[in-house]
Amino acid sequence: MNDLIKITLPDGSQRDYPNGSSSIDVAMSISEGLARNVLAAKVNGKVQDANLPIYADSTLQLLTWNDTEGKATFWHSSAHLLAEAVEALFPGTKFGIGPAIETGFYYDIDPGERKFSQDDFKAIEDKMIELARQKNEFVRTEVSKDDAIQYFTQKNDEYKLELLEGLADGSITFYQQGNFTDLCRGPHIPNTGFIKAIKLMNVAGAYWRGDEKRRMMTRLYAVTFPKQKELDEYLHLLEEAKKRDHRKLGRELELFMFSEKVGQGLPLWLPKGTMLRERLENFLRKAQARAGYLQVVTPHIGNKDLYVTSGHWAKYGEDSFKPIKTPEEGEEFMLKPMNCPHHCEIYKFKPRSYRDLPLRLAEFGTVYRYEQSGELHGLTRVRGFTQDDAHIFCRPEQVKDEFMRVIDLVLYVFKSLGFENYSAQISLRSVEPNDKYIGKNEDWEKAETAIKEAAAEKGLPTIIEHGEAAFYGPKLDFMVRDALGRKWQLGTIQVDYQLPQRFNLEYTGADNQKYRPVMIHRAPFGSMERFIAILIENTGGNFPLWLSPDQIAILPISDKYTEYAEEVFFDLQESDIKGYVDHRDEKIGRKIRDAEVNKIPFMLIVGEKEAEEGKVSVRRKGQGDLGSMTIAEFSEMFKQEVNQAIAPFVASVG
RNA sequence: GCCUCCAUAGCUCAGCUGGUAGAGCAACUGACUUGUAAUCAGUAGGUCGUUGGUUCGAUCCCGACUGGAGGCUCCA
Repeated sequence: MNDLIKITLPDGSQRDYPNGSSSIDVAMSISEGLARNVLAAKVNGKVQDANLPIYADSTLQLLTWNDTEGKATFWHSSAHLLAEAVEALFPGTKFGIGPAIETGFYYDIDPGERKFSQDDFKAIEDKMIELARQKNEFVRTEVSKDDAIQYFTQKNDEYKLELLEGLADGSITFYQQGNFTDLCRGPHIPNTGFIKAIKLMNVAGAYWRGDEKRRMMTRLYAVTFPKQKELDEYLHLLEEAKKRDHRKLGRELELFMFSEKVGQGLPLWLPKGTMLRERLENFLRKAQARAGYLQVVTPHIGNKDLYVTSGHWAKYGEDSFKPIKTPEEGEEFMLKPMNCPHHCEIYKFKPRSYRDLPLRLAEFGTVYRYEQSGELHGLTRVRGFTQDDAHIFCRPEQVKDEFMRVIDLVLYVFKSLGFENYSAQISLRSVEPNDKYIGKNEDWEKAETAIKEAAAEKGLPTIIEHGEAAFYGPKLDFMVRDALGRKWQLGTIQVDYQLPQRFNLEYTGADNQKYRPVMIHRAPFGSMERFIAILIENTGGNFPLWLSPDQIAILPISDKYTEYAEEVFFDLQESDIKGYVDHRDEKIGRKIRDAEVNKIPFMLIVGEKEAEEGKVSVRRKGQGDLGSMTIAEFSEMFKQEVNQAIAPFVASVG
C-alpha cells in the first residue's frame, strides 16, 4: 500500500496526501474556512461522507451548501434529525423513508393512533434545534443483514424491515446520530451542528411506497438551512410567490370565479378573463391560419359508441362523467372528454387523397373530465376546460416534418408570451410491458423514434420519462412551473397510429391504393385554463399590453372634463384599444392609485390643459408620467408596442 | 378517492375559557370640483358554509355533508 495518495481537485490541480486522509483533511489543507463548510464530498464521481478515509488516487470535489448535492446531503441529514426529534417526543413512532427533495425534505412516519397536526410543529422544531446544537456526529456502520433485521424487529418497525427485504447482505449501512439509528445508504453531513434554522412546512398523507392500496403514512415536510437568514429569505420568497397565485389574482383582477352551486372544478369566466382568453385564442388562430390549419367546430357531446370505438370508454369510462341517457331506449351520449373522435369523423366526411394531406383540423374544443376531487386546483386542474386542440392527419413519411412544424409553433407561442423557463419532456411507454397501452409494438417504436428524431433535429433539449405516455401513443410535453414551483404540463404533441386504425381512416395514394394516415394530436397552450393560470403567475397579473383586459384607463381631473374624456375614449375604441373612463367623484391621485392597483397598463389623464389642446397626459403603470401627446400619437405608440410584442408566426421547416 | 388542516360582511381579517358578532377596504348617500399611488362625513350590509346532535343556551364542543388549502394516488 502506498503511503501517499494523489488527489485531483476540480480545477485540475493535484496534491499528495497521506493514505487514508479524509475529504475534510484535504479541505483543511486548503483552508480552515472551507473545511468548516464541507458537507459531503464527491470522490471519483460518487457522493460520500466527508469524513470517510480515501485509500487510492482519486478525483475529489468538496461539496458545500452552494452545491446541489451538498444541499441534498444537508437536507437528508436533516430528515434524520427530524426523525430523531419525533422519536424522542413520541416514542413508538415507526419510520418509513425520509429523503431530500427539491427544496427541503420529508419523513414518512407511522404515528400509530396519534395524529400529527401543525400544532405539533413548534415542539418538533424546538427539539430538532436542541438536538442540532449537540453537534452529534453522523456515525456510519456497516451491518450484516441479520443484525439489521434483528435491530428493526426488536424496534418493531415493519417499514424498515420491508425496506431491508430488498437489500443484499453486505451492502447495508446504518447511520447513527445521538440516540437515533436509521437504515441508510448515506451520505451525511459530518454532524448535526451544521443545521441552524429549521421550519416544518406542512403535514400530509402519503401512501406507503406510493401505493394507494397500502397504508397511509403521515408525511412531515420541512426545510432547514445553515443560517437563520437564509430561512427568513426563503419564507419571504414563499410569501411573495403566494401573491402571484392565480387563484388570488383571478379574484382580485376579476378574471374568473368558481361557484359551489355550479360545481367543483367548473370555472366561470368573468368579462375581463373572457377578454384575455379571447385575445389568446385570436393570437393562436392567426398563427395557425399561417401554419395551414383549418378551424372546425364540434358539439360538446357525442354518442357513446364513438368513445367505444376510440378506446376511451374502455380505458376511462368508469371514472368519467356517466353517459347521458335520452328518452330513446339504450341511447347514450358522453360529454366529450377529447375532441379527436369528432375530428376523425370530419376526416371521414369525404374520401381523402394523398394530395389532401397533411390535413390539419383545429378547434378550441371544450372537454369534460371527471378528475378526482382531491386533484382539482384553481384553473390548473379542472373538470371542464377548453383545449386549443388540433389533429394533423398525414402520410407516414410526413410525420417527422409535421412534428417539427408543431415544435416551431409551440416555441413561437411560448416565446411570444415570454415563457422562458419550460422543459421539454419526451413521454414514452413504461419500460416493463403494461396493458394500459393499446396498439402494436412496432407502431409505438415508429412513433417514439419520430418524436426523438424530430426533437433532436430541432435542437430541443429534452428529458425522457418512461411510463408517462398517453395510452394511445408517446408524446412531447412542454412543462412549466407555477409560482410555488409545482410542475404543470402545458403544450403537448402526440403521435398516434391507433385512432386512424380504430376509425378506419384512409387515403388514396398516388398508386391508387388505400393507405392509413397517421394522426398528430397537439395543443400549444394545452388548455386555455391552465395556460392562463400559468400566465397569470408568470406575469403576476401584469399582462403584456396586447393581452391586458383593460389596456387604458381615462382619468378626468374632475367631472367638468367628462365630455372630453368620452371623446377620447370613443376615438381610441376606433383603434381597438380597450378600457374605461373613471367617472367617479374622486381626486386624480385616487383614480391613479386604483388604476395602478388594477394593473392597467396606460392611464390617460385629461383636464383643462388637455381638453384645450386636444391631448392626453399619458402615465405608464409602474413608470409614471410620460408627458402629454395627441390621441393619434398615443395610439401610434400603443400600436408599436403591441406589434413589437407579437411577431407573426414563421415556420422554419421546408 | 385517501390523509391533515380550514370555512365569520363582496374582499382581508378580529372575536379570551359556550351567553345569538366587530374592524379596515369595497358598496350606497351627501359634501368637496379636484393635476400624477388612498378627500371628508354618514348609511347599509352577516339565520358566523349547510345540517344533525350535546347544552337552559352553540359562531365557539361533537358528527355528517358541501366547498377550499397542502400533499398522496390518478391524469385522455
